[in-house]
Amino acid sequence: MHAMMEPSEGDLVHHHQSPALPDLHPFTQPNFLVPVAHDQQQQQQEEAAAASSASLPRRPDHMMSGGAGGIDWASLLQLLQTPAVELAGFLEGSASVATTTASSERDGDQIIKGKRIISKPRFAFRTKSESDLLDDGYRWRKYGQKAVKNSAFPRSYYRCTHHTCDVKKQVQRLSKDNDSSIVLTTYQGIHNHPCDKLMQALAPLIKHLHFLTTTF
DNA sequence: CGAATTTGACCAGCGC
DNA sequence: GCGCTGGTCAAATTCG
Repeated sequence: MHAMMEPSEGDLVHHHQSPALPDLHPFTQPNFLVPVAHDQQQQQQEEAAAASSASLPRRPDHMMSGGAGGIDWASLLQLLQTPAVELAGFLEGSASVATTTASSERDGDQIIKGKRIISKPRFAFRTKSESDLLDDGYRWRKYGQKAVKNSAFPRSYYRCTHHTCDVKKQVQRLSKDNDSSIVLTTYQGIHNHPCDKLMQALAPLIKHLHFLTTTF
């Protein structure tokens, strides 16, 4: 458990980072996340996904701009099939003015329930942002704050407010030695419910899609 | 007044 | 065993 929480800068930037995503250029590039698996099966899936990075939910600019390009149905369908954990990153990118560097951490929490060891997927990413709290579409309740060794800024602990969801996240601003404009966010677990804001935003599109599929 | 946040206390794991 | 550190709890406080 403790081994996980000293996220060295090197680890954060080079694992699974897309070559298309430059490191922390402010306010320019779309964001995406790389979910991290912790058992072997998941790990294989992760590596397979990494091999075909096109499966990650990049944000199609023409979808967000609402311009004359119309709707890219293929992208929309792909988006709708994306797991919630990736959608969170997708929405985070669209909802906040910030630049994110995705990363992964291998050693997630191991929770022992009975005799079975359950690993919670965990992934971290860094965001260049004025605000500590990014709007990722989910609702969070703060349950703790802690001063961290070797850091001028405290670490905040949040839990998803959804009653059936046990996802947590930690938010910490990097100390001045590095770059205090960078926020390190660590997600732990996967949401077992749809993202409120995303579903709200997609509702008209889904309606339209349903109309098209039922009438043609 | 209920929900959310703050903050000190408490606990567990780790290294010495 | 003891101290340090990170993570969580829960009472008090603040906010909408």
